Amino acid sequence: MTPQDNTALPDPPPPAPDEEAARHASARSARASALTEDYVEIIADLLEREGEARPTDIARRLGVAHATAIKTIARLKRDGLARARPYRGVFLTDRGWDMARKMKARHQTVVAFLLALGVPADVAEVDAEGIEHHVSDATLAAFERFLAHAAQGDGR
Amino acid sequence: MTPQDNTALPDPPPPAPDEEAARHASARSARASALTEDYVEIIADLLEREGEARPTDIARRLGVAHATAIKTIARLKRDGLARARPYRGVFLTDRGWDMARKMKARHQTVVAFLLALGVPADVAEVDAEGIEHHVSDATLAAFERFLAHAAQGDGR
DNA sequence: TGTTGAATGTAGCAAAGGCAACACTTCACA
DNA sequence: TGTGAAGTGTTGCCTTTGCTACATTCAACA
Ligand SMILES: [Mn+2]
Ligand SMILES: [Mn+2]
Ligand SMILES: [Mn+2]
Ligand SMILES: [Mn+2]
Repeated sequence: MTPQDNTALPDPPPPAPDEEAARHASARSARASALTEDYVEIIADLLEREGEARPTDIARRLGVAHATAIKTIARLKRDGLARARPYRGVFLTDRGWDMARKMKARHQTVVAFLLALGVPADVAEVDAEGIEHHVSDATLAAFERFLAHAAQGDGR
Repeated sequence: MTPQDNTALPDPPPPAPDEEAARHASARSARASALTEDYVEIIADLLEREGEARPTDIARRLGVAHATAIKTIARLKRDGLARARPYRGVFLTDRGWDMARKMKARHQTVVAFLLALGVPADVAEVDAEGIEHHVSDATLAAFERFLAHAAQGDGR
């Protein structure tokens, strides 16, 4: 009902309609990839740590029902990111491993970055789990720059 | 196929299963709210700038078909965030305005923060559109702290 | 005052991502 | 060597978020 506070801010310029639509389209697309990226990241971690990635373990780590995980794994196969045969566990293709490496690096960088900013560890982990999927290469580079800077300047 | 680079990193501890599932559940829930938040933010902006928020304008700014926007608006109504009567435009409830104010502030802070980090403006806008929905209060506060710091220390 | 183009609304379709319930395989071990 | 529990897969259902195609309403203006 009541419009807003409006405490004399410069008020950013009106959005250029095309660009705003493109921005939202990018965000939608990143949102759509987020689930896939989390699955691949978790499968890689299970394979490295346990030697195998079973649907139930994947589901447990994501907090979803195993039927849901199995359906998503089918999509990973369809999209050429994973291979799996009945009752034989899940494996990643080369493309899957590429994505997994990328996401692991991103995840670690985003968490380290938030920690360096003074965000509490548990909050940093939660936020990073979502933020990691929306961080472009340029922004990731900026995070790394900041971390390098902080590491070097910390004995100042 | 090939596991990974593994250039002698400390390797973070194995995830505590319950906490990881909870983290992913939080991220899923934030993802689900993201669309709603963008709609409300855009409706508020249209109401403030133009005095009215028409389905077609909302759809254009999001880059979706008008039918899609109308269906989502119905959900906003169902959820007590908006009011609308046929052919009469869309309005926000008090709860809708609360959310809109929150998201506008978040959006501005995230963009300003990325810019301060040295991220190019166009990239900052795109990334912020997704990141804003995954930034907790604690992280937002850290961003603001950083901005205050940067502003003050910049004449050094 | 009629016409007509833009805006709005509706219907039907599809894919993604959830769930619970049920059926089938495996495999450890009694 | 059976067998039963754990893991796996299947089915049917739901909601969300998109789309296109079509129907209706509104309003400007000829
Ligand atoms: Mn994630
Ligand atoms: Mn992650
Ligand atoms: Mn957004
Ligand atoms: Mn926004």
